[in-house]
Amino acid sequence: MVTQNSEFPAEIEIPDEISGLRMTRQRQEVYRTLMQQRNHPTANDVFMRVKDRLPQISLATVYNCLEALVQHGIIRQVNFDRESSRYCPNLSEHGHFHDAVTGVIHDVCFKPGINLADLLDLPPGTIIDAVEVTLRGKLTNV
Amino acid sequence: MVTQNSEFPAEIEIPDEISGLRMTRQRQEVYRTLMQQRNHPTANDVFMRVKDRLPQISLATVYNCLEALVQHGIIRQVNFDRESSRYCPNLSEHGHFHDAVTGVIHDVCFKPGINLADLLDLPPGTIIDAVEVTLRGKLTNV
DNA sequence: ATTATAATTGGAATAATTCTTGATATTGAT
DNA sequence: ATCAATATCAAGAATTATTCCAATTATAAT
Repeated sequence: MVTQNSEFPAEIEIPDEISGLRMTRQRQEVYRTLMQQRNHPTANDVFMRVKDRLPQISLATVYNCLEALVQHGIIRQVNFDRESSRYCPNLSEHGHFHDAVTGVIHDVCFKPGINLADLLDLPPGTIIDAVEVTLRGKLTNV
Repeated sequence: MVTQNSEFPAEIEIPDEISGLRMTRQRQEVYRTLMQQRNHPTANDVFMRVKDRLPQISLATVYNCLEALVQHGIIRQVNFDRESSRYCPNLSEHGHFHDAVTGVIHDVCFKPGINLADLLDLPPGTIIDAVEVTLRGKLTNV
């Protein structure tokens, strides 16, 4: 079943370079996929989808592209337990809620003015570079 | 280099059964190791250590034991990115701070009265079963 | 004691990811 | 434009943590 992704309007324009990373055709397509399909796809999900536009791309290249994008802070890598990594272009500080029933992953924002590090009993001298918040549960239909 | 672990006083007594799980010799030793060595060891770390007391134990058994203990809520499994799982007998609600310089993992508690779920913008009807907080950074010597 | 059930072992299998190597493409200097 | 240097890509092999499997051993229940 090949989805032609008609739910998204036009093409997303992607510049030749983002934060110092040369945006090759492959990287553009990988990035475009993440921007269009906001449901935290795995590397393999991205691979299958990008193949529609670049039939000759390899899974290794998708991994390379994703890594390059992550390294340059253009996308985020998200891990749940030991499952396959997932990728997400939402750079605002947020956590992830994993619905155990549907498997869907929802972005979750902090309420305004909340700074997680302030709420933790950290040893003195701790410098925090990255924070990860993961929730697991279910979504009842209110 | 075989450590005889003299930094811990006497033997820890472990009952025959914990929360309905039969504590076999192997499970006892795996659990004892976690109680004594509080630095979030991997399955392989546990394996190497338990071998001192049960030379015939297999890595598969260590995995089985760890899984059984996790399933019965006796220990917790902790994951950092896609690294090997780590295990920890601290059942109180806490997060983990990963010191990127030393590699050491520190347990981090919430300040009293803090409930993470209250600070997040959750969709209505969300039921949270588990929360995971991971921090990455470094510890400056104040 | 005998049978049924659960746990352990060692090795094979799996799956996600990384590595390697050679081919292609791109950039920068001439 | 040409050439060299560098970066990227592709395909498949390799790696690694973990799980599975089948045979054996231990424990519990009758």
